[in-house]
Amino acid sequence: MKTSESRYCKCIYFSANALARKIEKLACDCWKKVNLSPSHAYLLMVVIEDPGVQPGTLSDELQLTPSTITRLIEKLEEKKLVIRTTEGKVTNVYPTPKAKDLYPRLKECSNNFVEIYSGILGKEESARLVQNINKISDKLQD
Amino acid sequence: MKTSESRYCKCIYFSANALARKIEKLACDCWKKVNLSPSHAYLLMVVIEDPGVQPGTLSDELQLTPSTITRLIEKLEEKKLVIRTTEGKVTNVYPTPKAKDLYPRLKECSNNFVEIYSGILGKEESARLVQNINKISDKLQD
DNA sequence: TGAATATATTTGTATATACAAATGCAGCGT
DNA sequence: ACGCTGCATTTGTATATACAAATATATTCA
Repeated sequence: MKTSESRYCKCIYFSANALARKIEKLACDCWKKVNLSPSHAYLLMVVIEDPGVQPGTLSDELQLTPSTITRLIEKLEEKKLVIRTTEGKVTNVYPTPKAKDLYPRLKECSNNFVEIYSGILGKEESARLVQNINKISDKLQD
Repeated sequence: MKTSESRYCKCIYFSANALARKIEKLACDCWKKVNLSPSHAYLLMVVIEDPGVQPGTLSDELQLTPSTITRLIEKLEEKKLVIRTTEGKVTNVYPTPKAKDLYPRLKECSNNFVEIYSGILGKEESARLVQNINKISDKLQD
């Protein structure tokens, strides 16, 4: 059944979740090449671009709670892709050389993902939708 | 930080997830009155409206995997809101009297939720967004 | 008829995420 | 200097969801 055929298709709860799940699936396929989930991959890209970035900033930037950020970092640490140094109350997260080497491939996955979905949805249409989604998201700021 | 200020705000993966999480939160607050999560509540409403509905249909209608549907039903069964009968390979799910009594309040929560978000987003704007989201969702049909 | 295949559902297990409480440190006011 | 308050992070725990395998039934066709 198509999303738009469900009896709840007019409810944003239903629609937003259905879309997120489908996008998640698509994204997972794209990032399988580097053996990372999309959220790990995005976090890692920020860490590579801003070495020493703090969990709080990551939480802000990725719109995930601090505890989720901790969990994501833990896993990347296990994979030897980042290291954490804690001094006083602040923690800094740095990419390892292994992560830096991976960067081009991460970018490739990310570009690939954009190509795939804008291929399916149309470049303009998807850009417009994303803008609208963000506008709404901003209004729902807690 | 606003969603639209994140470095990834142009990526639909990021945007769709951020929106879904915010909407989820809003919805949870609305359904707290009946002590159900939104997905349990929506499933229950379908069961009340279509007594005897099968898990496969629920999966279709709610765009959730069969295993997720099983898990949702289990919880509603624990709460004595539905009962399951299995004959051969098909299972039928029925609402209990307790669930039927609850129906008006479920509807109330659901209306309340719509009011809240269309109050925040504007009635027309939110309706349009939902339509667009569904259109995209349909195109991403597996 | 009986084996192969297909369908509906459940179960085992894994993942992402969040909330609330705990921890550990920093800075402030007296 | 000391205790209070607040901030950044982590930890314990819970929830929603999914995938893959298992189960149990149904259908088909040789």
